[in-house]
Amino acid sequence: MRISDLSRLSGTPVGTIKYYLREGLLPPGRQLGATLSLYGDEHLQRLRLIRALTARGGLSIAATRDVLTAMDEPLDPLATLGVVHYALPTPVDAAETDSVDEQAPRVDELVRAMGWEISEDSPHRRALAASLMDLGRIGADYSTEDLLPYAELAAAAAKLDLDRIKALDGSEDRFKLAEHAAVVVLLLEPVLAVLRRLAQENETRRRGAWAPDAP
Amino acid sequence: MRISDLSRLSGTPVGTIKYYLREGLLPPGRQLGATLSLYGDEHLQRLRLIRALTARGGLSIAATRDVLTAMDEPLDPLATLGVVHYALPTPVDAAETDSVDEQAPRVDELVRAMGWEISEDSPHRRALAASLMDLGRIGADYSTEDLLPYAELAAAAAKLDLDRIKALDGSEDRFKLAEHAAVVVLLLEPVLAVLRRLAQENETRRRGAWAPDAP
DNA sequence: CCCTTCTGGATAGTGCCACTCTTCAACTGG
DNA sequence: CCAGTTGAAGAGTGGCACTATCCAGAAGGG
Repeated sequence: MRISDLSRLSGTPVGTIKYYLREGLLPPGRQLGATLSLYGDEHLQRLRLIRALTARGGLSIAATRDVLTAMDEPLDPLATLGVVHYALPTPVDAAETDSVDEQAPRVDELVRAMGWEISEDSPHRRALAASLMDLGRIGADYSTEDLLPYAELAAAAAKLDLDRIKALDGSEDRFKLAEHAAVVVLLLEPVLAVLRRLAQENETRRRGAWAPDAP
Repeated sequence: MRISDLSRLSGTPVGTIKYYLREGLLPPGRQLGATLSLYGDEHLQRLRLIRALTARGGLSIAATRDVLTAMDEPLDPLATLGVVHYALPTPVDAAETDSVDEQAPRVDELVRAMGWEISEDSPHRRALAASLMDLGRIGADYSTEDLLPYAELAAAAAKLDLDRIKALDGSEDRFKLAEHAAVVVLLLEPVLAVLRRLAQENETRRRGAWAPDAP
């Protein structure tokens, strides 16, 4: 199919597709002449993934490119998961590095209490430290004991995630698998967030207070 | 304290504080003259909350204002939770309203299966429908049975959330409580996301594959 | 008293990002 | 033959979150 078909089928403007091509998010089509390139289903698929990652997942174009590049490495899906993790943006302001580092012992303590094996320089350590610092600053401290039950839930979720990836293993081609691994990390996140909000609404109703209508 | 002290103690540039004042995120100080206003600890506290919500929670200035306004309503903390929920941005492109609505039955099914009481026009319904639509489009369908275990985890998390809010009830003043309610919804979200990623890293290592170093 | 510094208020400008538009020559399909 | 499409490249746009500048009126130290 040509670029106009790609545009029609995906609902993405032609200009935007050209932009993604220029930015290297979308691989070029099979060029048949100076003014004709043909694209396949994989381009359509990739385009939909890009839209989902940016619009729903909230990733920047640069982060999306990193993730897609990681996905295209011919690794097994679990390794792809790792690469995707490291490609994720975890914005920690350089100015507050010091105060973030002060929280490192608390992260260590939690990781140890959970018996987790986490790389010493995992970006998630710093991300967690940054969030804990924020909470402390506004006077909403969470102790390790407070966090442990949440960590248990996270561990259960991670087991579900990996079981899902494993269940798909072998049944499909490598790229679809890598894609699923990335999807499980990135696109399931907003799903879990909204499930938690729904559960909060339900739980609040059940406990007898809620403001049903927004102003 | 004066604006310069506020700036020094919070690490926020004076210009930015003025901007927040203009935008109504921060209430004005006690004005003692044409060129002198004094601010209190509550301003410092509020300022830190604004920074946490925007920098870590990823809220826009407008969304932050909505949340802060909701917090300032003299409601009980659970009701505040509701107002905060409705003030949250759940960006669903107007162009794709139709295809999102197609997912509504699946959301209904999940809500029913969980036995949740959710308002018919809760914004979270649409948010979940949008995410499910995205997943379907890229060929990563999640059935209700796939989602149920995640919903159970979300329910458990919500119970922890509300227990926390309840535990603080009565012990502090109303504004601090409302603040905690909002914090529990918004600032714990990135914490849970990163806990899940840590758990994924651990689980992946445990199962024998990981790419330890990013390129 | 003078002179630097700070204040609130207002307006304009900046940098970044994700597109979006324009232009162009080459080519396609009818 | 010719309206329409294409790739390539560069410029332009709009939104957002600041950031800078300017101003007149204090404030405070020397």
